[in-house]
Amino acid sequence: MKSSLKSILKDHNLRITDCRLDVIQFFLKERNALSQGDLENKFKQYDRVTLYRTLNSFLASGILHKIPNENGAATYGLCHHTCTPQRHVHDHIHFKCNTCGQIECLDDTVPNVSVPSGYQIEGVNLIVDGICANCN
Amino acid sequence: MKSSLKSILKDHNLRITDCRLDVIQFFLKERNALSQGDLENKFKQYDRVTLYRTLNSFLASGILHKIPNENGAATYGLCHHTCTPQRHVHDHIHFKCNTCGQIECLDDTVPNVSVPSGYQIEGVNLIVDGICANCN
DNA sequence: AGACTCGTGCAATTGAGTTGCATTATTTAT
DNA sequence: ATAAATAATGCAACTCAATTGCACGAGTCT
Repeated sequence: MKSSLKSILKDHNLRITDCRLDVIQFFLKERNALSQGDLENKFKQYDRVTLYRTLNSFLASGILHKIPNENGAATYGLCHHTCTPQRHVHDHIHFKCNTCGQIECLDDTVPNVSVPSGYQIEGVNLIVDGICANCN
Repeated sequence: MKSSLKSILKDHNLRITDCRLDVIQFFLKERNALSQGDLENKFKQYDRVTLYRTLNSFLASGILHKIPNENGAATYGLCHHTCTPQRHVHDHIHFKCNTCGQIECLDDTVPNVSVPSGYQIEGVNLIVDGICANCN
């Protein structure tokens, strides 16, 4: 269990530290997207800045992706597929519940998108809001 | 021209003030989404807080919509269709250019989205990033 | 015109995001 | 196993967007 966490870090050329192991494990355990504030509440033993930099290093190495939102703190979700610093593939749908506020990464993939000629697509983010299965 | 601006405000039960007229006109003139900072730069004569509350009142009355983004200041776009405080219909695509940073509201509509059973959709936001027609 | 309601400006606060630097821990090579 | 190299951590401090309270001024209704 712990060793699989470590291999995630090793595979992404990141040093193995307590903070990083705890954060990855927390993301694996939770189904929902998490904000830096969530991590601060969960892990009082780590400094805000350490968690901030942990999230950033996970973003850069493609372990996490950042989910666009309208207000409040940024939220992060585990990448379902293999992401590299060069290429992020986020073809799953983000669902934001208007009741409980949680943001989930659904397994459903985003449909094909067409943009006018002259526009070149590099990434697509689909955020659906409504009522989640728990609150319904 | 000016009277059509006023009717927009009247239709949404908002009082007619210089600041609101200027802001609406600016949004109508610009094709891109705008941030509060953009308005502050354009309209030095109005206080930051006034512009902040102007944006908020426009949001509440359905004149503008807020565009989810990953970082930086929130951006706002004119609602293409008739939006009310109760129901916002944002079925157009937002395109964020990774070169110039501008966010546009495209006319293209978002494709149908499917979510797992138990989930109820209230709104959909599709943000595509890449290179815009100007930068391509 | 007068009363009422709402918008505005100023001052101040919060909170997320970010950086520099000294210290500590992890890794690599000996 | 240990030392050198390199990276992570904690602390302090800072920036900036977002937000609130309050007094004042402008818009609206009869």
